[in-house]
Amino acid sequence: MENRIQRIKETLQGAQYKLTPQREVTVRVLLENERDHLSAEDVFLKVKDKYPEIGLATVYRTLELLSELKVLDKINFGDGVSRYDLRKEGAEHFHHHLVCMECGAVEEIEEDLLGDVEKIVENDYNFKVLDHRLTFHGVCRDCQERSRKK
Amino acid sequence: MENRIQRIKETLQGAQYKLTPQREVTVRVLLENERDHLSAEDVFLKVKDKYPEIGLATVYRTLELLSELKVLDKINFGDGVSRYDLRKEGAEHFHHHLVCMECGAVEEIEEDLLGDVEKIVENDYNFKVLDHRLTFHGVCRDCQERSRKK
DNA sequence: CTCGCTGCAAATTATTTGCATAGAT
DNA sequence: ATCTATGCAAATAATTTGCAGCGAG
Repeated sequence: MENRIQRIKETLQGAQYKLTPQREVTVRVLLENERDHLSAEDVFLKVKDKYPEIGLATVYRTLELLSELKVLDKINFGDGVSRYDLRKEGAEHFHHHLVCMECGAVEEIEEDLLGDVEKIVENDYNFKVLDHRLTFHGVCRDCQERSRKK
Repeated sequence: MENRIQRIKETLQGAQYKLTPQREVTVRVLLENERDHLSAEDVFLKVKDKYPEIGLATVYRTLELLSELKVLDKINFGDGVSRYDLRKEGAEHFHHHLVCMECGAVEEIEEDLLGDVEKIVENDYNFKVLDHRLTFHGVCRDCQERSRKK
């Protein structure tokens, strides 16, 4: 945990930004909720517990900044809000998501499944791939079992 | 063109909805701009040329309705707006996109490249895949050539 | 002292909703 | 007549911005 914060601090400083207390608390909340895909509002509420004076705009500005620095990915599952997802250390690519259409749960896939597909895109379409976003919509294990029981 | 409208009319009627003049004009605009990924506002402005009395809310409602009926897919490229994309006739899945990070161009890939990947997700993650969204971010052919010339 | 960073409030943007009316069957 | 669909305006929701003050170097 501390070393990841340290790494993020260095990323900020490398781009002439400071790790202010507000930014640090925000980063801690993101690290502590790494598996959830928090919206700006979600982050704000959690940050507020630890640092009540913070303003929503600061959280937005921090999330925006961290996205630019590729510490976070800003994602959008189609409900009206942006969500923020920490990149894994050293992850070249964005990870994939499985969104359950029944219960709304979001699972992550770390494994990079797109190696072959990217080659096809690069060769057949002459498109230089720098990143990708892949989301599957369907029914998660739990909901499949639940409907089997009925 | 006319036959696609006819097909969409049947889809609407199959779900107890009518193809009103407003809806028809909206569908025509979508068909005429099939390659472009229009926002609701974009659609509204184009529809207004042909049917000036229409209200923005009607366009939103029509787009929403057509999305529910799977005639359209609502997509989000990360700028703040939703965009709408006609499904190809009989396409089981959403098509893929190549978004150029330099010029912003969006290219489509019809080919379904994810067959194998879906099998892995279904087997290894016990997730029943119903649809997917895949977007590659990178540099399109034109921008690659442009930077080569510099 | 300077300058980036913050909090607050106001502004902006996208989208949705309430409601009275028009239109089709 | 009934009931859906529409246009308009107002409401809501998410995000951004202007600005005065704070705080570290």
